[in-house]
Amino acid sequence: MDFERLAELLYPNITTLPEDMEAKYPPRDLPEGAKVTRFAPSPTGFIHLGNLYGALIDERLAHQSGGVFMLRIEDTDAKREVEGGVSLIIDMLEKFNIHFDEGATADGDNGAYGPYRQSERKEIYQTYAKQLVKEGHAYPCFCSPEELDAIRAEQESIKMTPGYYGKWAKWRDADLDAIEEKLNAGVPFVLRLRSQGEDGQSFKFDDLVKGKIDVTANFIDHVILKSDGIPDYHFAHAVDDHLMRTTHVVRDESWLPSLPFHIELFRTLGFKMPKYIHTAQVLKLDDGKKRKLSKRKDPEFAMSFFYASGYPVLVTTEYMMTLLNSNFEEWRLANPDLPYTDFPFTVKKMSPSGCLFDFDKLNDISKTILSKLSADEMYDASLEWAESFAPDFAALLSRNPEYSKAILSIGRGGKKPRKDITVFSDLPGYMGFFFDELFDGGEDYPDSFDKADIKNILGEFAEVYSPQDDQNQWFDKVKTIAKNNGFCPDMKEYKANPDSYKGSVADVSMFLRVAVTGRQNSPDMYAVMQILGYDKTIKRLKSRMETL
RNA sequence: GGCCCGUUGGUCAAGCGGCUAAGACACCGCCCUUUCACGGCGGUAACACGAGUUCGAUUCUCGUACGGGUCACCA
Repeated sequence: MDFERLAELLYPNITTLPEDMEAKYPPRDLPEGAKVTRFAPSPTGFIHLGNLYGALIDERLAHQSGGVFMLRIEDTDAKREVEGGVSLIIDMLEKFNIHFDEGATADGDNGAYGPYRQSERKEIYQTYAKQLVKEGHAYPCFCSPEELDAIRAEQESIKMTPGYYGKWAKWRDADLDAIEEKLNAGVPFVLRLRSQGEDGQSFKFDDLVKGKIDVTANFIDHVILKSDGIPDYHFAHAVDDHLMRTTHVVRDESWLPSLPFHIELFRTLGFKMPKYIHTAQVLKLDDGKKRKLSKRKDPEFAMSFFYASGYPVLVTTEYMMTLLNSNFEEWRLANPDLPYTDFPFTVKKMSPSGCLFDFDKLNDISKTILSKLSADEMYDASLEWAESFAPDFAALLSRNPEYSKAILSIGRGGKKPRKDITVFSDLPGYMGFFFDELFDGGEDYPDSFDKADIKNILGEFAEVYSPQDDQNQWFDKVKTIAKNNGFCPDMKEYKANPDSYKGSVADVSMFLRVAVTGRQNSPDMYAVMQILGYDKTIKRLKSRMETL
């Protein structure tokens, strides 16, 4: 077989050589130990938690080592392309503090190793493809999809490994005349790698997370260029990560089964292999079964969804860090106020086994992060969220910023701040009663109390309430009213003799709380009344009395 | 089904041949407390199973079981 001739027949327009590419994309001049990583999504515009998980590893590895973090767009499949997808991806990752040093931008490229959209790299791929043909390592295949289906069906019926190999690989050893005939007839073809592997061969491969893994040699003549001349993932991966001088390939462990083919590609192309980090997956429980997160089935794991739900941006990152490095939580406890980027992230601490996503844990992290914000920070962050996702509430918040900040400052600051807000979307429910527009009168009193008692207590309090009182004076009044109405003012005494009283000062407080806030649970009543103001407080007490 | 990966409490996990097998979240109880939240103290709860190596296995080896992934001109 005249492979030179075949190569010219197949790719007459390709005049570049691998050497040209090597010269154009030389090894990077980086300090020892600097890692070059890449995030390589298809341009669906959709970023979910699994993507953030991987991107965070890439980003940390690169930026912690003084390396380079790239964005490469894997748009070899037009079906996945979404209008504006690239900028959606970039914007969303920006929100989550993932910044690229190099790579695709919304409408172009930034860096010397581009283009960073695979659809623009056709000539590069074909340069290497042509070389493989010349060397006898690749050949055209003219089988139609129907033929391939038929082959697979037959293989399955006789329980053989499905795939294009051995005697099933009908074009592997076709002669030049037959190929030329198809070519002249204009029959489309794909380019396949002529695998040198044999069924049954196996060897060890070192993965940075999984450790020594067993690899079964590839022996299938996989497609490397599709009939449109564009590569599939595998070939593009080998060529791109070689030429872009990627040092560490971070990807989901579902790529493990195709690793043998990638190894063969790198060897055949004469490329040095990067290090591989096959990450365990984040799973969810679906109907009692674990499964990996799915873009299609699990919209609640879209980063845009976390954002819209009102999780502060840092929360998902912090949670991913706890999943990624088991010692992160310990570090966080010891360094509650350092940015997560100060944490020494290591691949060694990554777990090889998958984990279930835990909303309880996420929520706990979120509460803690929100509890540490100052009232001003909380106000700004809440307003920013509300402006996008709850405009009516945003209008209330911003109508009187000082009022809103006063509300948000209750129980904030100090050593033991309140932790009762999980997400910004809790806010309308949490503080809505401060706004007449959202105050609906509230819940009923428990039946166990006499309505006349409640009415008296509310009335007496309205008589004596003064905003000038300090907290102690205020509470003394409450206690006095309790006593006057047969409720025990002292909790210890009440607990000792509950039957001697109609109730306790706690119940009296509850009467006031329900009248003023509409609920049995609220932040500190004294503070609430101070902020709400004398007029509104009295008005609510009075209107409540009318219902009793 | 073939191949690959995984398996310590409900969840995330520490452990790296000898430990009363950490910690966090969740749950339960007590304390603090005018409610809630916070905080403090305490509690329930785990090495999938079977062989082997060893004086000794959670830890090493091999099976089994279970879970997950993957078998495209998709990534």
